[in-house]
Amino acid sequence: MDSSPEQPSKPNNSTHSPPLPIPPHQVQESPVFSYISNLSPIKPDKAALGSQGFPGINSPPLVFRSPHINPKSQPSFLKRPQSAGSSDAGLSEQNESCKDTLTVAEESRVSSCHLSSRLISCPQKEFIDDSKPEKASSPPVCGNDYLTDIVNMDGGDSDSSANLTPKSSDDVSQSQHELLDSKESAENTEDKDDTRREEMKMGAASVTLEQAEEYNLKDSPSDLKSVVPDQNSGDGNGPPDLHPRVEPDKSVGHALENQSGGRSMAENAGSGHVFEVGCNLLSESLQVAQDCGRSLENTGVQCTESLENKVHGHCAQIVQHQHGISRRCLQFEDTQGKIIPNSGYQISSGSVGYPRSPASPAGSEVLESASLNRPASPSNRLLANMTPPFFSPQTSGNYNSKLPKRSGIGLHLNSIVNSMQMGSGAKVSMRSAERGSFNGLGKKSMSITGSSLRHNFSTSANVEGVPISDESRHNEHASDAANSASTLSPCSMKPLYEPVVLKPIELQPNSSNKRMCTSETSDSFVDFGQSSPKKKRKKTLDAGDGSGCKRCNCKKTKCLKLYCDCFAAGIYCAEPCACQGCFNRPEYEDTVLETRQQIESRNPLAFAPKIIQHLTEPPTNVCAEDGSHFTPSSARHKRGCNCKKSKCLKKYCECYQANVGCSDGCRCEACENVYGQKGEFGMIKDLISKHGEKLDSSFGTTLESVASKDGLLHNELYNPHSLTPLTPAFQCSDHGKGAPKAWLSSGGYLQSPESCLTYLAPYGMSPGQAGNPDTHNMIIEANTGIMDLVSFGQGIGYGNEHTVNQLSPRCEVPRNDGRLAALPDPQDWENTSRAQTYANHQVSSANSLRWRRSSTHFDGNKPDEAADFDGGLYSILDDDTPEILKEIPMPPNAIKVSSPNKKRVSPPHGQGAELGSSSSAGLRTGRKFILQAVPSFPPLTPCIDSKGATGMNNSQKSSSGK
DNA sequence: GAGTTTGAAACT
DNA sequence: CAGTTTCAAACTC
Repeated sequence: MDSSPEQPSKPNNSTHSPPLPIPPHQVQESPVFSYISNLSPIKPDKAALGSQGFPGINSPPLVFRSPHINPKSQPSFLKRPQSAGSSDAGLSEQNESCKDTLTVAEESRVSSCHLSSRLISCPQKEFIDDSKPEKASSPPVCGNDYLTDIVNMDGGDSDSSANLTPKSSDDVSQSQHELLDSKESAENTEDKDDTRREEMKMGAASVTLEQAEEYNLKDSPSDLKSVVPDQNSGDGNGPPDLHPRVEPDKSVGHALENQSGGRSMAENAGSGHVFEVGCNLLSESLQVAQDCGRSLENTGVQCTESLENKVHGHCAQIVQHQHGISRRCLQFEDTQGKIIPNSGYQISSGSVGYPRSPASPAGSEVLESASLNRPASPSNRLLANMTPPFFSPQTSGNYNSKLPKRSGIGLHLNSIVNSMQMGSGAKVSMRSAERGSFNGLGKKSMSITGSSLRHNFSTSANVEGVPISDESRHNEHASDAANSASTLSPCSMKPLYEPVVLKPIELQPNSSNKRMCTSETSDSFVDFGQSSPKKKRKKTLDAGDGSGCKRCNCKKTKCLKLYCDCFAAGIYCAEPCACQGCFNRPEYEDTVLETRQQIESRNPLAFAPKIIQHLTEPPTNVCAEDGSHFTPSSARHKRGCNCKKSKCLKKYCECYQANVGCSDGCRCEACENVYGQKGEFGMIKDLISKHGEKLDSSFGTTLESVASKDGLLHNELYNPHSLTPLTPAFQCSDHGKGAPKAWLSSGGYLQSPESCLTYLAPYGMSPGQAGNPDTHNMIIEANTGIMDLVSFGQGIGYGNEHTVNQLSPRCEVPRNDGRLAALPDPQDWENTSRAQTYANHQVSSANSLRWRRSSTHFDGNKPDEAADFDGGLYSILDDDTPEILKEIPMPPNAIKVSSPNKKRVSPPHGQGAELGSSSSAGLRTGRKFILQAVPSFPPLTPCIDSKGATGMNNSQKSSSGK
């Protein structure tokens, strides 16, 4: 509490401060985008932005970090509850930020009108409304307004930009931003309207594919449904609250969508952005998308409307799917009905899912309604914050895909992981993840049922995750998937920080989880901070049960310290929580944000995922599991534990809790960690390092192959692989079986082989869980499904490798896809790598990006984290955020990190080091690239190339694209 | 359900 | 950076 009060003032700052708008731009501008954009006529810029924005998330980190994101996401989140207040200063800023994000995203969309209606939704409303009631004229309008504005801008720009090189896009984006700014400055609705109109015109003219796509999308029944519902929900249902919140997300989502949608199609196919590619998306969809993309590209992007329409129809769907995937949650929701069904996967937006789906649609509806009703309800908060955007605007869902996940990425992961653990068996709840969401967001938010997961996946974004919940809710309503939705307890998860929300695509039906969630959510209203201890226990118990929802029981910290799992996960406390005097609610977003910032300022990695995986190992781990175990040999806790009495055999031990082995960084005594003792890890690393090169090369090849297949991924692959880790996801899915594949695929996340490490969710599942084959399987299976998850790391925990992969938004879909989407942006990759994300999750990617940007995190911190592990990539996930930033520097070597004794963290920073050291070139390059990428973003090529990554990129792009 | 233990987080 | 205190979860009864 105390802190809270203090912090409160900061929130605004936090939102602003963290977000460094610029960085995103940079990112957008990054060569990658340009490169992509080049490939595809469509503009890339936004995507980047979007990604950035979304990420939030993730996860928690997102929130903190990424200023960019924050602005967007945070605002959305924060604002909602407090909206008016918080926004004061922020409104304009938020608006801007939102606009920016929106613009970017929207640009691609051009068709803004349509989209706008979709997207728009609330978030904008909040901002806009506040400033401008006028637009409000039509609720959708708000969204439209933005959209239109943005869109128009974008549209025109995009179109032109599309034709133009990426640079143009950048310019355009800038111009757009300027326009937006100007508009914003003017804010006068009139001006905006005018501009919008103009833009609209422009857009109409230019609209071309994007619009067509959008339209198609809308039109597209199944896919559209998801979308539409969202819209509906947004418009109709859309609880204003949600919408507003959502808007930000939307922006992100839009961006994503736009990207995906507009150019996206082409890009997706080509660039492979496809963020989400929706792993879930069916391969078919992918193919279609590719085809579309090809066609588009061939046509020069400007396809005749007819073509576009057709293409769009497919592409759009695909895109949506992809987005959904990437977004996971969000789109998924939409997709849930669609994709998932098709694919047979059910994806929940990850943790996100919770929110969404209660057990049944009805449930979802309930949730939604509840959320809606509740203005500030916790569930809403997280979700709302995160989700709304996504949801409401249906598109959001689609869009979301990108962002979200990200998010997740971050904080969430932890929570998520926890949740997962809790869910031990099948279910996993991602609080943290969600917490991302997030990003991050809510730990609790996501829950996945194992069994169901397998088939159905719930992914959370990260951070993404949490937000999703709301969206998911909406989506769910719309879609039905509710049932599917895994779970989500709405409750939990709201990633505070993260903007992004992933919608779980599907939720599984675990009714139980969902139910719990729902019930919880309902409760949450009342309880929110009030909850009695009993409940808490229930939570924990439940969580343990698999309900997935975790609850905190904070009594003195007001849920504003890391002691609070929810807070740590970047999630708002929900009903299930038995916390007292809880400030970790949407109502107190400002406070929460401030607090987070403070904490981050102290320890940038505070919200980063705690567990990292070694890429190299993953396979093994995976294999091990066969599902069953995950223990990722490679996975390790960043900081390491400090157990003295528990011998690392109890949950007191974070490592054990996360189902990961202890590493050199651990200061534990008498370590008997079943997942691996200190020494082992080092050995493993060594082995890895030894074989790393080979792996890397293999990876590259494999990746390429994959990419070629998938087409998508690429980005991720390319990327920095390394870094990106998060990205997504992929996952391999195979579970273990294909470990290698998974690996590779996952590699996206994981990254470069070199990197070896991937992030794991902070906590994972309980050992049992980890061990649980189920979970594993789930994950794996999920792969097919996709998961967003966590992006971030958080989520999953251990086990994670898979989980990680799964988490990764992009992921997945089937591993096959691999594609995922995601990564379109190299940046994202990076982002993802870390995180998420997330807050969060590819979702991370987006989130991660944000985070990274968020200066705080990265600065310094990451490196440390990275360092922790040796070489690993670890950081990637965690840091998602920071990494980028940090990465820049990338120290070439960093070797290990963890200080052995050390208490806490402080990794020397190793990321760079790790990279350098460990992996060898690959990683190094990767990161470097990343770094480079960030700034400029040349095509991926550099780094990965060595491995062929670049080639991959291109090829992939080409393949996907054409 | 209450109380104890444990180790992370926070504080100095 | 190290030591101590605070906190909440995990665990035990």
